[in-house]
Amino acid sequence: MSKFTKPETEDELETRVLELAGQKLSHLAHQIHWPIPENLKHDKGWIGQLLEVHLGASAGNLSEPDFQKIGVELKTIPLTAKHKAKETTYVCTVPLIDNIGMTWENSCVYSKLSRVLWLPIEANPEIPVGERRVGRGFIWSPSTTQMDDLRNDWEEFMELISLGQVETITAHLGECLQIRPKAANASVVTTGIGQSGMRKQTLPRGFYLRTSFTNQILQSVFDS
DNA sequence: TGGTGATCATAC
DNA sequence: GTATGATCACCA
Repeated sequence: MSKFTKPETEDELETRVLELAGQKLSHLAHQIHWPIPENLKHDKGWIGQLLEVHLGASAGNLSEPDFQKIGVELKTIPLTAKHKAKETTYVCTVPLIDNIGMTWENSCVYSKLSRVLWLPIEANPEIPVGERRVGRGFIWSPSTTQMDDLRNDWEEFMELISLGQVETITAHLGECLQIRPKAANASVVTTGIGQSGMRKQTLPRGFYLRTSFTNQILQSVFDS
């Protein structure tokens, strides 16, 4: 099996992930002749895309799992100096219309999170991007409790959205999930449901996982 | 200083 | 605009 090709099994994927553990991003970038940005201000997806190439994830912007054949989604987790999740994790865009009859089991949040390869990466801003190291990744599925928590948040959000309350939702809502803007800038609009029940142009939003939730996942794997 | 709201690059 | 990949930047 050559590097950069699609893994055929979860075991093969895990083997490759372990080989990446401890490696510097500069090493991985040089192998595929990628320049290393000074900072990620203008290259926010750089690390994620670098790891996608190295693990043989499907390229492009297809709305399918990164590893289609084995149904696994790749998510990098930026870590602080204390090895805690530094940022929330984007899951998917929030459906603002045509969500009558939509259920948790057929939602995009459920399908994206059903099987995830978490890959922790050093993200302390004091460390130059190229010097940052890859952590030990692992494949995960939500526990029964985590699945219940996610579903509760999702159902609460979807009710508000279908009732035309999208614009009252802030990132403070939700125990493990939250809704925040997801757009190029604040002038981008998409169609949603207004307070009167009619269609209304509004800011596109996305579902994100709170850092407390991803930290809980990390702890269950690495701690005590 | 951490979380929320805003933003960046790129393909189509 | 939507989808992929996320981190930035500011304010409480």
